Amino acid sequence: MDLNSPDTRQMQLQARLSRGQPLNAAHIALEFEVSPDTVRRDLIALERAGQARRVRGGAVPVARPAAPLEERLETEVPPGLVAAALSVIGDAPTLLLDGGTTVLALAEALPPDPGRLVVTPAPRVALACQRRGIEVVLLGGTLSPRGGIATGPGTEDQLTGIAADIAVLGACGLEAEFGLGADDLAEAGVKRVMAQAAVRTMVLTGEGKVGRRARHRVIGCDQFADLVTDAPEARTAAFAAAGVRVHHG
Amino acid sequence: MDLNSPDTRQMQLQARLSRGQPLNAAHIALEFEVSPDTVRRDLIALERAGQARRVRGGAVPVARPAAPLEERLETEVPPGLVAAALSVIGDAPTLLLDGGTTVLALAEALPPDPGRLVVTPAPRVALACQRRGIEVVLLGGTLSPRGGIATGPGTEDQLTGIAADIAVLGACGLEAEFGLGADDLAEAGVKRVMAQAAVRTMVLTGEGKVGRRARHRVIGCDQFADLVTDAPEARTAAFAAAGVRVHHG
DNA sequence: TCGAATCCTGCAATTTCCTGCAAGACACCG
DNA sequence: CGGTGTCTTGCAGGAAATTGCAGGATTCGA
Repeated sequence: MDLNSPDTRQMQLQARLSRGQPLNAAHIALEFEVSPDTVRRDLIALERAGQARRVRGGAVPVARPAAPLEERLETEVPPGLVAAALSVIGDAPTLLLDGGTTVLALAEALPPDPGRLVVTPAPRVALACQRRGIEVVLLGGTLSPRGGIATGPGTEDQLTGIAADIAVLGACGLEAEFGLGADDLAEAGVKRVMAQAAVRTMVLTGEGKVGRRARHRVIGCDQFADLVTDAPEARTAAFAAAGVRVHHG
Repeated sequence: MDLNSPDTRQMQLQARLSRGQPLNAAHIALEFEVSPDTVRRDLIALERAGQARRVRGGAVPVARPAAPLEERLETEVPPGLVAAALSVIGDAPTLLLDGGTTVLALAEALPPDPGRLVVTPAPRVALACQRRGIEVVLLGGTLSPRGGIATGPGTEDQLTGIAADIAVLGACGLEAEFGLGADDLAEAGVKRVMAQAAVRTMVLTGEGKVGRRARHRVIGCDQFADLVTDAPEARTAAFAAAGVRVHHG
C-alpha cells in the first residue's frame, strides 16, 4: 500500500537531509526495495535541486548557513548599544542606514512606524525594516562580497536624490586621527556619499572597532556629529575632543 | 449498497488525503472495482481542486499549512521544479532573477559559480546568491510591500544598462490568453522591463498559479520562450500551442 | 600497485500516463 | 414512448517516465 514513486522517495530523503541525516545509498536501496542505480538517480535529482551534496556511497545535507547572522544579532550586539542609538535617532522621519551586524540590530529594533522611510544599500537591513512595516527604499549596485551592501557608481548616483535626516554608518575601523574607515574601497565610497546625503551623520559601532585603522578612509571625525559605542570612555575621549558627541550604550 | 459515483469516490479519497495518507492508483482501482483510468481521472479532479499532488503511481497530500517563508522553501517547492529550471538555465553566465518563493528556491540551488553574474531586484535572492559565492548586482528602488522586490522608475532605469542571457520571472498568475500577470502595478512594470532586458525569458511557477489571471499584465505568452512548472500537461497545453516551450518539473 | 567498491553511460523492458473514441447510463423534453 | 444531450466509463494506441542491467571508467583503501 505504500506508494513508491521517484517523487515520494525523494521527498522522504529530502526530509531526512533537512534533519541533518546523511544518506547511505546501499542502505536506502534495501529499505525502499529498489536498485542502487535508482537510489543514485534520486540523489542526483536532489543534488540538482540543491538539497543534497553527493559523496561517495551516498549523500550528505548541503551546508546551510541559514540563520547564523540572525542569531548573532541577539547575542553579540549589546542591547544598550541599540537603545542608545534609538534615542539618538529619535523620531527622525527619514533614515539612511548602512549595513553590518550592528546597524542591522538597530534596524531590527526600530519601532514599527508606517510614516518613516528607511533608505539603505544593505539587503538585510531592507528586509528587516520591511518586516517591521517600515517603508524602504533599497539602493542598487554590486553587492560587496563581505559586508553585504550595494556599491558602485550607480549606488552613489541614487543617493544624490536623497535628503535624509540621519545617516547611520557602521565601521570596519574607527580612529580619532584617521576617522571612520572601511576595508573595501567601493564600500567606503558609498558610505562617504551616504554621509553627505544626510543632515547629520551618526557612527554606530561596537568597541571592537574603536581604535582600529581601516584600509580606506570614509570620512574624518569632523564629518560626523554623533558616535554611539560601548567602548569605555577612556577610548572615546579623543573623539569627544574632536567635537563628536559620544553616546555610551 | 455502495453508491459508486465520481463524487463519492473523490470524497473518500479526499478524506484519506486529509489524513495525510498517500494514494496508490492501482490499489484504489482494485478496491473500488473500477479501471485505473477512472482512478486517474479522480486524482486529476482532486489535483485541480488543490487537494492532492499527483505523483507517478498515485497522489500524495498537498503540503498543508502556510509556514513562514524560510520553511516553505524546503517543503513547498518541489525539487523537480527547481531541477527543471536549472537545466533550462544551463550555464548561461548572466541571469536576471525575479523575487518570490519559487525563484528564491532556484537561487538557493544555483551551483556556486564565481564566473556567473546574477542581477535581481529581490534582496532575498541577492543574499542567497551571495552566500553561494555568485557575483550579484542588486537593483534599487522602493520595496514592494508583499513580494519583496525593488520597484519604481529608478529600478527600470537601472535595467536599461543590463544585457542578460535569461530572465527568470515568477508569477502571481499565469493564463494562456492573458499571459503573465502580477498583482502589484509597480512589480508588473519592473518584471516587464526585466523581460525586455534579457535575450530569453523563462517563467517559473508552481501549479497553483497556472490558470489564474492576475490583476496586471506583465507580458503576453508570445513574450517568453520557456515555462517551467509542475502543473500537469493538461493545463499547460494552451501554452505549448502558443509556442512556449513547456518544461515539467 | 592491486582489488574492490562505486560511479557513469547507454540500452532495453516495463510501467504508467495521455489522448481520443465509442458504448452505456441517466435525466430531460417533446 | 422515443429521441437527445450529458456524464461516465473502459479501451486502444502512442508517448513518456522509470527501472534494472551490462560494460567500462574511476576512486578508495590496503
